[in-house]
Amino acid sequence: MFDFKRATVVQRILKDKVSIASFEGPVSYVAGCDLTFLNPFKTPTMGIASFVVLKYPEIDVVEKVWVSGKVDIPYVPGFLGFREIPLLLKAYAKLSQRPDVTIVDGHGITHPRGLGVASHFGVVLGIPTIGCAKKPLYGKFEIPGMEKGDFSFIYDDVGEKIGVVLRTKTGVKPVYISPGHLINVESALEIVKNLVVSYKLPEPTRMAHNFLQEVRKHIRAEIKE
DNA sequence: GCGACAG
DNA sequence: ATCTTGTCGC
Repeated sequence: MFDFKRATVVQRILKDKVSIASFEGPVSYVAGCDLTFLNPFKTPTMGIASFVVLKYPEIDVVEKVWVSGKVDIPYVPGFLGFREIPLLLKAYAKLSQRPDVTIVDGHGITHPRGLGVASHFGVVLGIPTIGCAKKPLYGKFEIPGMEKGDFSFIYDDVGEKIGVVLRTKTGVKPVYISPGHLINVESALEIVKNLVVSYKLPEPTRMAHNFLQEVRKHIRAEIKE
């Protein structure tokens, strides 16, 4: 079984490698990634990962890839990276067009030890990443206004600004954005805002998710007959 | 000791 | 995160 005690040590080491700085250079391609499981409650189980690369800021699809494989680490809050990163790396390796920034489904530094899946993934590859989660995990914040565009910042226990709660759609639950690696809160917020169209989730994340539903449907059809 | 806890 | 239809509200 997986040793979460040692995993904590690994997280503390990797956390020191996370770089938070304003994003420099042009952003021409942005990617979104996601994972789905045949049975998320069983371990091991089969997982499927996807990456969708979009032209920025046009939001035109450039490339979509997916891979499947065995996932043998269970989901435990605070250790999502160890469960999802192996497949994410496998999928990322199939990309022809490397993104300038990658949005990961989960938290970045808004994590108990400052190393959510987005930061973990970013450090492993040494690439810029942004965490975009659907539920809070760590940090203090005020509930933002109900209109699309309303937001409030997330702070850690020493008052450091580590993320932002953004209402991406009027009257709908907000998303939690934070730097993963090689970016800061302001740049992360700016990029995500430009990728939100008319749904709760930014397009890269949404498309990576929808693409997986399609793939999983086809895979299960093959397994039967 | 108790509650909270991304996907 | 998965399995699933209808239904209520803007």
